[in-house]
Amino acid sequence: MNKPEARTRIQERNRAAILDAGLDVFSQFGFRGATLDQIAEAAGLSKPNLLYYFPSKESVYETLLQELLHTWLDPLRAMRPEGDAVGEILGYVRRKLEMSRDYPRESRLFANEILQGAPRIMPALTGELRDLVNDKAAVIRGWSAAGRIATIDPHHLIFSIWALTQHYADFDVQVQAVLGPGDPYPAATAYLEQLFRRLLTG
Amino acid sequence: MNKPEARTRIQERNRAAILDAGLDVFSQFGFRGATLDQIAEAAGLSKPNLLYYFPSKESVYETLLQELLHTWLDPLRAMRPEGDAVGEILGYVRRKLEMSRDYPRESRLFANEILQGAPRIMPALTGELRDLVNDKAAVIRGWSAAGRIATIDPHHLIFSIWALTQHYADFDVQVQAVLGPGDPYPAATAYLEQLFRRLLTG
DNA sequence: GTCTATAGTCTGATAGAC
DNA sequence: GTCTATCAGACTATAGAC
Repeated sequence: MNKPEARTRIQERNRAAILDAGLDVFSQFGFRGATLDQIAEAAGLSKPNLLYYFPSKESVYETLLQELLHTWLDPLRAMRPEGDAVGEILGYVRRKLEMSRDYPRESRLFANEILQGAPRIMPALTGELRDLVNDKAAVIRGWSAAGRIATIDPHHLIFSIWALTQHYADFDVQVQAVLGPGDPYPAATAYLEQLFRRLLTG
Repeated sequence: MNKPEARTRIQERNRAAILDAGLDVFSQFGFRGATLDQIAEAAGLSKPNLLYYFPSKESVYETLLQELLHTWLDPLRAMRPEGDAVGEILGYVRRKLEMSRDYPRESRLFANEILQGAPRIMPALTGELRDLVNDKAAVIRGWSAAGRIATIDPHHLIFSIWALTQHYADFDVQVQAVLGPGDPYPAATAYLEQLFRRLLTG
């Protein structure tokens, strides 16, 4: 009855509070810069109590990274070869931008992990991520060859989608400093649609 | 004779070694995640000796940030209103991408500072940076109004240039994991020129 | 399950010999 | 100028009372 799959409601709530607090702190300071004190306080628990739910700082971080990977690539996976080429790519851009808007902490957690050299996520980058990207790059190359979109480098197209959409989560502070308060996403959505439409139909 | 302007050659060399090592470590781990031990070892000095040259960890970091700001905005400043509109913007993209290629650590230092909420650089963001961006945005808006480039949101155009060029420095590990070893910059240069040319002449 | 207390280590910074 | 030695505080993690 003590298996992870059979937790009480209080346990579920505390576990979720720890992960939510960990996401706050790790996404801002990275693994090394974050402290258990910060996370415990944000979760409303004592530090020993936090360590009752997770055996170590590392385990909190790795749980977050694993949950992140689970959903991070979904928008790209959803790109269908048999769909309308421009529409599929624009749809991917839109979904990715929505993820930046709705899950900015996850985007920053990922950015921090990469900036630190991806010590814990590297296997997924050279494995799952690379395979998926190469698969979708082949799809895009096929669309180009069939004349359904302009001829472009499919890998750099994917990089540019990542860069442009994640920028609004990762550099949010800078965007707000320049634009002032207010939601930048409506204008960003319109701008990115315009950008990719012209690129793909050029 | 002990003013900062009158240092011996050894002092200059050690100071430079500390700043270089600090750039290595801070750009990877951020301010909180970096330690003086790491920096001292990378600089080939003892920790007390490092603190002979800089009074604190903070002072090393702030010196780096200040030197960074000094050159970070140069490529944007160099955009001339009287030049060829498309050529000026493409030139900015090219210079910014060259900075990512030649100074990736500086790009990552900046990214880390922003991810952590820009605690030390915020005044520059809402001051110098914001003013310069608004100034250049007006130039771009003028180019659009004169029909020399397509009509686009000038602020998001600038954001997209930052995002696309800095991505190759900040997410370098991911780019290499996907593409494999080899210099990604030739293809990136060609891709970005194609992208912005189509966007601006669409 | 949650707490106080604390062990053991790391970290930024200082003292003082040479 | 550079070193060894070391301090005070912060850090991860554990022990043990309740």
